[in-house]
Amino acid sequence: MVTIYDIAAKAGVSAMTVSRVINNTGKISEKTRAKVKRVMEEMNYVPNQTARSLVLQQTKLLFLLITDITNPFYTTLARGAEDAAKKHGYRLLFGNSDESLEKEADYVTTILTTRVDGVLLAPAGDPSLPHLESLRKHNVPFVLLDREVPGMDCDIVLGDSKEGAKRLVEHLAEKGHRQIALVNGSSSISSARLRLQGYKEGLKLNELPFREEFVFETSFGQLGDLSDMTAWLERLDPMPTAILTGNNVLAVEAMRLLRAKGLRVPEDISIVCFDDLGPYSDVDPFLTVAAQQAYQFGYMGMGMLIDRIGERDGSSPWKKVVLPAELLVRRSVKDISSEEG
Amino acid sequence: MVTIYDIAAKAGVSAMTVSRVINNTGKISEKTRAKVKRVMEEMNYVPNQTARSLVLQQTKLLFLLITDITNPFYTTLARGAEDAAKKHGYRLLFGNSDESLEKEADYVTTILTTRVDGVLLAPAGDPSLPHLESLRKHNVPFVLLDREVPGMDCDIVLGDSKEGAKRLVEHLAEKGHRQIALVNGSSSISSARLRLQGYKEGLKLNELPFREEFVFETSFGQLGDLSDMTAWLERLDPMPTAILTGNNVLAVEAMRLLRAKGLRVPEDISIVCFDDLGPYSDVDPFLTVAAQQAYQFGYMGMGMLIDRIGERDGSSPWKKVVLPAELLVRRSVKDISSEEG
DNA sequence: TATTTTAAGGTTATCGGTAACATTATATTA
DNA sequence: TAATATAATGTTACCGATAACCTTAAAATA
Repeated sequence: MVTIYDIAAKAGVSAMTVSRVINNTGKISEKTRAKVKRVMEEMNYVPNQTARSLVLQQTKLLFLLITDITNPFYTTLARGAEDAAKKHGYRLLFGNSDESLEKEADYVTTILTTRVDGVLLAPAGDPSLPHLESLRKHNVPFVLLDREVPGMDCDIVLGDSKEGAKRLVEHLAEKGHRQIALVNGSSSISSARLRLQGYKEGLKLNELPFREEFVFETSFGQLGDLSDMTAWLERLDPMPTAILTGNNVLAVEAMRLLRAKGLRVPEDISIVCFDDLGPYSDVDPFLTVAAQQAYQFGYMGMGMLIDRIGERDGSSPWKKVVLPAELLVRRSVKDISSEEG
Repeated sequence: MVTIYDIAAKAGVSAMTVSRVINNTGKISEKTRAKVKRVMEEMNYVPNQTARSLVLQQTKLLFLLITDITNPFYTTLARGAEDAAKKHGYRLLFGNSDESLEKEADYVTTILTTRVDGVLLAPAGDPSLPHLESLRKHNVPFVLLDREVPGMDCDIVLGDSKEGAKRLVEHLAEKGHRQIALVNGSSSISSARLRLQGYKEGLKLNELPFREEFVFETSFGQLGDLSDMTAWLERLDPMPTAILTGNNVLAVEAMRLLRAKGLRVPEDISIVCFDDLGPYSDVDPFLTVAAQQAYQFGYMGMGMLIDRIGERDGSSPWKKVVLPAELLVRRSVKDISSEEG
């Protein structure tokens, strides 16, 4: 592969002169500059960022780590992050942790070794703490997305999970539902905990009892095997008339399960969830959801990250942004208020 | 930042010994190994992959460049690529070119300077040729996805676009549709050209005339502004009874447009498209599609890439895989065969 | 016992750049 | 004219790791 030394030799100058031409630093005569540039073109020279990073200890690369690349919430978020990064002249790399701590750890290693200038990430959960501490220890600026990690003070963009879940429950209650189940993500994830809390508050507000067995906890990611959830649902007595799921992926999984059991939505059972389905809700607006401003998560988070990177030394106080969720009423809830008492 | 020299000094050995412990090479006494490991733990040592890459001339990083990160076809593909990469001990970085040549060029630069070991990419279109030539020139192995680029011989994974489009048209014809419009991606993209061809063949097979004005060409990506497409649709006389779109995104855009015009699907107009909507089709199976094996695109493509990287020198012939598309009949097509002749 | 192996570890050069500090001419100023 | 500034370029050291070669002491063999 062509190096500055090859260029230097062919152009009859020193490597340092080539470096100066590349970086537009120092004083170079127009003649020399032209010659060096010509030789670089001729030889198809591409700077070796690896070598450069090693000596400069920085890149102009930013990293976005999300937990589910097939989830429209995160891909829309990614678009926002990308747009903001581009606006500030940064390049963006993506990683997908798949809600897995191990994969997250791998990416943290990649992040540290790739020497990116900053990281925007949705942590897998509370146990991500050591990963964040590692970033902090190595002076890699980062901004958290969607999930708080107890024990870590940092910049963060959150959705209003509690309020959103509460509103969904209230909506169901208004439609006459009194047996409302919750399918939620892992309680090691702050947003899942808040959604559970919002669910409880929503019940209380409508004088509905909270029942432990009506809550099913699983992963926010793709499930594959639905047998646990099926078993849970079959255990319930009475059957819920409505299910609230902690995110869009779980709504999809729940629908799949219900279909497999021959239950129709919303005729036999209603369903609502957190997070919209992205542009695909437009195809057939079916699912009633608490939609989050996914694009804004990415756009604002990236802005905060770049601000933080720009800071010379004095660290301004940590910023925390909470974005509200919007209730979008569609067709997945049946009004049963007239059916009984 | 802690380096092997810091570790070496504290452990009272040479840097080389530390390196040997890290990489499990050479002969090291158990005692020394234990001591070095302990010091590494104590000092929170993280190997500097940048330095390592520089000397080893390889990064163990692969790159996946897709054209639309919000498109479930590509995100599902990404999952497949990720799984295959992981299986072979590679790390994967993602980029999103957004169907834009400029962004693609940026990523090619990033790819070259980051010295990744190989690239899996869906090119933005025929004009991507120089980008591919650049990769080829710098000996970066790559595998193309979904789209051929005339003038470039290389490994590639394709869908059977022509056959898929033909089948969709035939399906519409079977349901009595005789006025079938096509909303397609740019003709500078090979898959769009093949889908147009399949559309024509489907028409011919059913003795339907091909009419230039029934084809609307736009971008495969998110449109935002629908005015051009609206104007096109309003010009048509007679109105089509069905629309075939070249991909899922365009189907969503078309649905959005139709809804804005107060047209119901499928009551007033039918719609079918290439590519499924990912897991979200399960929520409410609505759109009839020619589904591609998105996961396989990524998984097989990545396998081919890693094989190619593994090749010492002798280059085996270029491989071309064509994956069939499957017709999934759902509810977005109305049967109008009884309505007239 | 003398010689050869081997285990365990150290030294040096290098990957491709760039910062910091020379080194030249030539131009400017005293 | 001598002294000083400046433009243009070169030299050297280093970023953090590893390959290739070298050294030493203990173990195995002749």
